Amino acid sequence: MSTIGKLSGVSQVTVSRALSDPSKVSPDTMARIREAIELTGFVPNAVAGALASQKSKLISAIVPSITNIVHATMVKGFSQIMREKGYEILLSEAGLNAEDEEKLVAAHLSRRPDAIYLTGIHHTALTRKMLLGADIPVVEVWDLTDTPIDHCVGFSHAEAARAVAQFAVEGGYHMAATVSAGDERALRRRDAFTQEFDRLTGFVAPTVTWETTASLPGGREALRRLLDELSFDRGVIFCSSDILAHGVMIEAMQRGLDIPGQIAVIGFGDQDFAEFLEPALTTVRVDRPHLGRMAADALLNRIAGHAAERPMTDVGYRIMPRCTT
Amino acid sequence: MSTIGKLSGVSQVTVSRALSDPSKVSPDTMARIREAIELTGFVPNAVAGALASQKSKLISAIVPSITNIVHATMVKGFSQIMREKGYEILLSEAGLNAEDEEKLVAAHLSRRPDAIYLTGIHHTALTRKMLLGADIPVVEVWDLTDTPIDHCVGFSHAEAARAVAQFAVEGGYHMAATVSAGDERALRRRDAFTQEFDRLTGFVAPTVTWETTASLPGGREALRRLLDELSFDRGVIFCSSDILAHGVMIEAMQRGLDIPGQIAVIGFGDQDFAEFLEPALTTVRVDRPHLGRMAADALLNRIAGHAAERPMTDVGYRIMPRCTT
DNA sequence: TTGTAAGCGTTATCAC
DNA sequence: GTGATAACGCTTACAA
Repeated sequence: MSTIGKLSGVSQVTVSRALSDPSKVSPDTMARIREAIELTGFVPNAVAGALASQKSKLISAIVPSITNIVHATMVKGFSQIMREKGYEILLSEAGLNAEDEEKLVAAHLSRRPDAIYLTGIHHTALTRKMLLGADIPVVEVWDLTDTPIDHCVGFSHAEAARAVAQFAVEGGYHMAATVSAGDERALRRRDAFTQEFDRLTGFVAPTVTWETTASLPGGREALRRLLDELSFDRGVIFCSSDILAHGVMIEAMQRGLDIPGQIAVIGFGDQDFAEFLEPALTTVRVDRPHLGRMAADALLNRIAGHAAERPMTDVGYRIMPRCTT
Repeated sequence: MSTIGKLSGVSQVTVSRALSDPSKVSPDTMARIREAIELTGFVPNAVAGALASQKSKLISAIVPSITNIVHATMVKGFSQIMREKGYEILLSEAGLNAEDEEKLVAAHLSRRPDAIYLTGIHHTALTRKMLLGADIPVVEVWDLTDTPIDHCVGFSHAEAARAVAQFAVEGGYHMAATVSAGDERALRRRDAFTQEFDRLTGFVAPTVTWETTASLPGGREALRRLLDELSFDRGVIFCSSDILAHGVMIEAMQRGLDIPGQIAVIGFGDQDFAEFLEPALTTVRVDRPHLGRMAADALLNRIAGHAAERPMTDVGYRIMPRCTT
């Protein structure tokens, strides 16, 4: 900035002003400053700016996995809003382990983000302590709790799963099974579905649960086990994700089973492809881009100094009845 | 740090040393410093550190879309290596527009990243100029050129597509079609395939090309057009992505067409699901996590001061013959 | 409209 | 092994 100042015959501060608020500088000097910037290819140093102003215009975001479409879609909606407001996103993957998340939170906090986006509502005690100490807005997404660190945006996984059970029973199914990934939220949905289905029908749904992440072959293998080992032979299968449901469908079709005649399938997530499978997949929609945007709004509000009115935003869910049930 | 120093009876500088290199400090003071840190919940300010040391331990990454699994997977491999080495990733989406990318590059550069990861080899003149001016290592991924800004890691899209054409012809197909997304690299593959197929058989493959991003319904609609409007009725269809290929398969099956008997399908990308579709999808594999890791290695090498030996790393591709051909 | 001066919280360079 | 002191490149009063 000093160099630019010299070249345009003003002081360093004037250059700073010109860049942060052109209206504070005469059109004349502004022009000369622009020229000098053009000439030298000067790029302002945001690191120094952040240190001086105590505002980094940086948002920290921590997700379980960036290749998981569920989280990628939320972050996408989130970043779009944030970018419009001049914020950049520091993004890291924490996996499903709260201790790993803790390390990342510490690393991110050292860069003094203006706010932080966390996935889920389960964090270590130290994570909470650091966050509280950092005194910045925090949003927890994809789940709900009465006691968020600051604010949470999500929906009730248990309630959604119970609604699915009711939907299934109303659809005339007396038998059910579940196929689930091993993460805590998927398990919560699985258990809520099983309980509710049991309550309504007296039938206890068998389950195949994977430790690993959801995948197409996982879904195929799950149906094999359900059929061959757990003597499940007809009814509805509630899967913890659309991709698992898709695997179940492929395996069923390959075995010549009729969907939904013999095997009915319900997914979770309403990914892009769900509606266009053959038959179209019945699933549960959560508007993830919208959820991400709500998370951004919540943070922006808090950054602007407004206290959170409510500690949570429930974005709800919606069962999408299609052709697999 | 001054506070920690006071609490542990040393100066601020000693605290700095203790944190950056414990061996430079007596075990005794180290212990007291640790204690004080624990007590106060002190989190070092990396912004100030970056300003003083001129090293941010930040890597800038710019991708077309974070929800695009192709790029997400590469970035995942890339970040894994980078994180191990203590770097954090500043990630932004640029879409497919070089001007938007230019703005992002400027914004990222102002945060003084230690290196930058770019997608593709086409950038604006100003982007190149800024990058050169920033004097940091740059890696361009997912494509190859003899004149990278600094280093590129990718494969030849044209060569891969020609190999697919040869594979198809060797497989006995005399007729072909293409289904393609509208991005520059997909078009390059489409055209290379068409040319090579023409050269080998004299048959000019009709095409359905989408402006929009690849999707399942896009693939279904494409097959409809090929069949109903472009009087394509048998042969092999080369798709610019596995998801498009999947759409083609679903539409074909729904119409009762035999795969690969009447309609053969070749995808691109070898996504997780490709192998487990029914029938399993023939496609082209590019080892994306590996590509990302190579990109990280290249950058790390350059950061360590080594000049790039070669301007590019070709990670190659591999045709995966499965059951749709 | 512009300039001066202080300070942001570190690291780097010497000295002891 | 430890400490003073000077950067690092900005922003924010305050003054002119």
